[in-house]
Amino acid sequence: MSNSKLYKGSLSTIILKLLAETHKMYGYEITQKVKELTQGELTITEGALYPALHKLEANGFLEVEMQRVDNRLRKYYKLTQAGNQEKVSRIEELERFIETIQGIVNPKPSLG
Amino acid sequence: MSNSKLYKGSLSTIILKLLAETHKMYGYEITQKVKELTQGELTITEGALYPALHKLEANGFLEVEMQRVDNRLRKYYKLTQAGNQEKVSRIEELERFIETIQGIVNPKPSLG
DNA sequence: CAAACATACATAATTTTCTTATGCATAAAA
DNA sequence: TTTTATGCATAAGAAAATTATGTATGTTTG
Repeated sequence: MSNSKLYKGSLSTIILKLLAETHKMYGYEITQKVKELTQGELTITEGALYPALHKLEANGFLEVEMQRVDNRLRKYYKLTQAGNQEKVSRIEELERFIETIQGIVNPKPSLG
Repeated sequence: MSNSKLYKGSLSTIILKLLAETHKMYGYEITQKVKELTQGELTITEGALYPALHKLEANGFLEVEMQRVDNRLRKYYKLTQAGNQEKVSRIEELERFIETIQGIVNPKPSLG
């Protein structure tokens, strides 16, 4: 992840979310999808992406299926059941974080 | 920062924001304020806080004033002018991040 | 009165998650 | 033929946390 800038920890949540929607994606496709969805705001670097995918797989959240397309190799990933559960809790966590930090950065004036 | 969980990179933004509101705070006070504002959701650990304060100070964003209260030493921090500017751009960055990631996690269904 | 908890600072070792740089390979475009 | 795009991968290093300590004073509590 790069460029716009911060907040390490969100990449694997993004991956899980995209895979929950699209069922099956390969690495390069994920980078392009994120660029598209964010209008170039977020650029997933390969050095961040591939280790993240490998870790999610090692944790049993993703499973892999190789496919050769136009004489190029693709590694398709999809969510396991555990991965789907993980996605749910990661998204909740992210939304809780956003609420929490907005409570600091945009505090609602107290009632009264 | 701990507990609820993630998103490294937001701590110094939080510090800058709190100091912009309260003008002058010491470390322990910041941890308590964050606990209070987030109803315990966010706990700033000392191992994260003090290095972050030192770095902000080294970068010229904070200035320090020591004070002895009840025979205990406090290090009060306040924003410099550069720190106030930095606060503005960090907050903008944070809000851009939140919009960006919500575009992924809560995509608006395309029109039509 | 002793132990626990709260206040107040600090740092060191380690871990997690990135960036940056590099490498390999195929294919299309300039 | 060099650059760009597609597609994977890893290694070195940096940044920002966690976890574990350490020091010191003051208050509460069993």
